[in-house]
Amino acid sequence: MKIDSSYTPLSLAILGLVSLGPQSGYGLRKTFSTTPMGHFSASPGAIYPALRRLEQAGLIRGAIEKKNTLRPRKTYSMTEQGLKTLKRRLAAAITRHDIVWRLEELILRFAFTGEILGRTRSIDFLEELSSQIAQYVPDLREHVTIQRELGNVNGAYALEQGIAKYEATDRWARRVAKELTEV
Amino acid sequence: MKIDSSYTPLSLAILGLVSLGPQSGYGLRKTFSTTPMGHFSASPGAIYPALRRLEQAGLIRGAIEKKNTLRPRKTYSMTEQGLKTLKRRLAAAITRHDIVWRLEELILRFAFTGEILGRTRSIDFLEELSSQIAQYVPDLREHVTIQRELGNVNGAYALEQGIAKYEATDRWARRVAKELTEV
DNA sequence: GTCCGCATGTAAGGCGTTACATGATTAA
DNA sequence: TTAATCATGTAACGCCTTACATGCGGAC
Repeated sequence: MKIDSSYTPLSLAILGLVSLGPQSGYGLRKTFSTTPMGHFSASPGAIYPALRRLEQAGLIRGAIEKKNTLRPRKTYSMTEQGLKTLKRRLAAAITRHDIVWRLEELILRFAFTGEILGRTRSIDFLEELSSQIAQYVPDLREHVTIQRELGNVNGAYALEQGIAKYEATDRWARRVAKELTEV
Repeated sequence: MKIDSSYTPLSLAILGLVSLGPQSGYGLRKTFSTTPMGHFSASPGAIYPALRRLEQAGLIRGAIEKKNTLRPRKTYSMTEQGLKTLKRRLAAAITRHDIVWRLEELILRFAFTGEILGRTRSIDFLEELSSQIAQYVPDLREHVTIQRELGNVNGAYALEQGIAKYEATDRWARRVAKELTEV
């Protein structure tokens, strides 16, 4: 039972953007190239194939506007299955694997969770994130100790940058959760 | 004049590790899989091809230990050209592109700079990093404002996570630079 | 004498990158 | 009418991922 043929951050970003309203390939490229979301790639060689894959998987549907011209404009919109898939992906539990390897994708998930799943779910997401980070940081500290004992000064410092990053993300998550709760 | 055939973070990590002393492919895999450096991949399907590329580029040299067995052990060590290339890569100026797209590689560069280029250069590196981050953060704040005005609440918050990450890295860089200076 | 860890790889396949190709539209 | 911008793609290539294959060496 294979559901998601392509499960990359880029495909998540595209699904999220299309879910906010119909988008053309060029429109998506513009969004990616003019906002920090371009972090998940802005090149046509990535976006157009991704659109085709998502369409073949039945998650989005492309409608051709001007049939008579040689270069027809294509506008993609969400299918029911696509919305279901997006919701499932946004609501998935946060694993340690996500924390270690896919932090930026988690932030991307949060960015779309507000519109798609609502404020309450956004708050839950942030609390789960904070909790998972709290469980991971001690392990990083372990590695700092190990590297310091090995005399790897810069290596230990480099690991501390990672810790600083996670702690900052933790503080951010708590603050935002609080703000979203109070509003 | 093509010098670096492969310029990936993984190849930098391998060059750095080999520069600290001869390494076997398996030894590298162990290092990658047991330390957070594994962030730059720990799979054999990435490491062995990378070793072959680095050897073909003349940056490392593999010496076979036991010729008589069918599975000979191979130990890689640095060539002069490899050390030169590594030094050049570590000493390269930090660009905005690096800050935006390759922050983790910058941290990796710092981790090896201590052993390869020394403490003074490590401090310079951190100050350059701090300065470049300071120049980038205001641009991110711009995007936060834009997204907030568009009513994209979670999107604006998500961007703030990025800001928090960079600011934490900036504080880390200043602190470490200070500590390295005082010692 | 069998199982597990050491040790070195290969194969198939996927996604992304850079560079290139093509046509329509608008402003000077 | 020419240049820039809108708009949609393709081609070649490279690196990484997952899964698989193979053999040695010591412990039980």
